[in-house]
Amino acid sequence: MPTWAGMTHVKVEEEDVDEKKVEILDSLISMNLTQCIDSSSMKEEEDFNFQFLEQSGTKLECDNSLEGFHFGNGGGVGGFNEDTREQLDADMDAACTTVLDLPATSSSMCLDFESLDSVDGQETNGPDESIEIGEEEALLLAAAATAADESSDRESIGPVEQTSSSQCRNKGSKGAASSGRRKTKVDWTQELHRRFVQAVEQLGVEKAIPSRILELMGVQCLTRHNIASHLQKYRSHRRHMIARDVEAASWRHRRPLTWARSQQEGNAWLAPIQTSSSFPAAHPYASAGLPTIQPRLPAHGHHIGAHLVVWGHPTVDHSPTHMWQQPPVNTLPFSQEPDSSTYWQQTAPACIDSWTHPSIFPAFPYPFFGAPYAPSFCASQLVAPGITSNERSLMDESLPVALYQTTAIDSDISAAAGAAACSKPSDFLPPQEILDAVISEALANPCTPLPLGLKPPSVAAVMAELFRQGINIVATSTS
DNA sequence: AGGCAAATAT
DNA sequence: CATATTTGCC
Repeated sequence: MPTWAGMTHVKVEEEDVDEKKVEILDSLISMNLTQCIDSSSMKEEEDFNFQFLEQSGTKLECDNSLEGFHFGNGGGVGGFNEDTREQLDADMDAACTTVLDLPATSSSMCLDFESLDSVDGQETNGPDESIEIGEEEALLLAAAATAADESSDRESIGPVEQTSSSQCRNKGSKGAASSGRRKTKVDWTQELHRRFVQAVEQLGVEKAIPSRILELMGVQCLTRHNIASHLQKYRSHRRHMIARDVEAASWRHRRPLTWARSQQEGNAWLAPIQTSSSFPAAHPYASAGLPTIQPRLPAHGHHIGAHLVVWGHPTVDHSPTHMWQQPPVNTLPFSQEPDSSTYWQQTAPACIDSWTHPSIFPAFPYPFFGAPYAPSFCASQLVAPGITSNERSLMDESLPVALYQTTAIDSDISAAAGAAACSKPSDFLPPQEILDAVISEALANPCTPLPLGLKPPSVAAVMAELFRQGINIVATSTS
């Protein structure tokens, strides 16, 4: 049995640092790495320095001395079993609270895959790799250690104390000194999320259920609940995005002239991505926030908007941006690197924030951009630099239309209407899946108010139109 | 179990 | 205050 007595030796001078230690230790436990860690060699590292690279590129230094810390000496073949680990967690919690007076975080039980990313570039994923986890996680350790060595060598130009105290903040659960024993939040790192998405896609978005996902992910530190929760959010987000896609596509369809022009003239701000493969992979996000129907369909045939890449499409998204975030458009003249502080930068305000340049667009004149899911195409258009006045008038002319569709996006009526409103119905018929998604999305948020006093068309009118086009709305009355 | 929504933490 | 994650309920 591993002993946690060593924990009592952890100094508490810098809480942040110590919290990080606890976190690291916890990670190690959760990694079932008993066979990978030589406890004796570990002990020799009296002043082990963990440094983690944060997404921002800043580094987390944990001036560390994990004295007398033992990793399970033969805790069993292949690591701890579930029970043992829980016991360990409990012990650890106890140690933290009673001795160290640290929050009883059995914190971040998840691997910090982010640090792993730097080493394990090409990563082999698959359903059958549950065995590899051990190695992979061993790599994490190595990565942590290596990063520590390297960056302490090359980056410690400035005073070290500076960094260690000021930057060593984690999502520290400070005051919450383990009262209710509420589970510590899972940190859905890029890598974790990537695996999640991969698993989901493997199963098929519709069929993906937590237990299976968990299985495929092969990450032991997660529970079904964790997955379920994340899945819930994933689905919700996906619906939003699909709704946006439909929305934008329908709008695009209304103003083909504008689109055509802008594309001809190479205006990245307006450049649409066509539904099929017509858009060069060179700028997969060149829609400048203009969402699109997935140009290349995944093998599983899910018609997901390309922006769902944001959600970490495993085969595409290698960007450092956070997973929920709209990736930066490299073709944009003024695009800013979005700060990776939050997952959800998808909605309009943030979209504007990260896609436009403050000096050019000091105050955006249209308040409706605060509306949920207000499509960024409006922003792109209205503020697009280098756009001709001719074009602008065209756009202005189209604004009311866009406006309506924009603000009403949350209602099933408007979403469906958006799809139905295409001038040439035969040109744009979203796949049933998308329609379904849009509808269910809308049903989920039926009462979003419409800014600017705009009203949606009557249900009857929309239904009539849909019916005329042969689109059957399956009545999924939830009441 | 799975899905959803309320509760809660950050 | 908004978002992310956990918890609890059906």
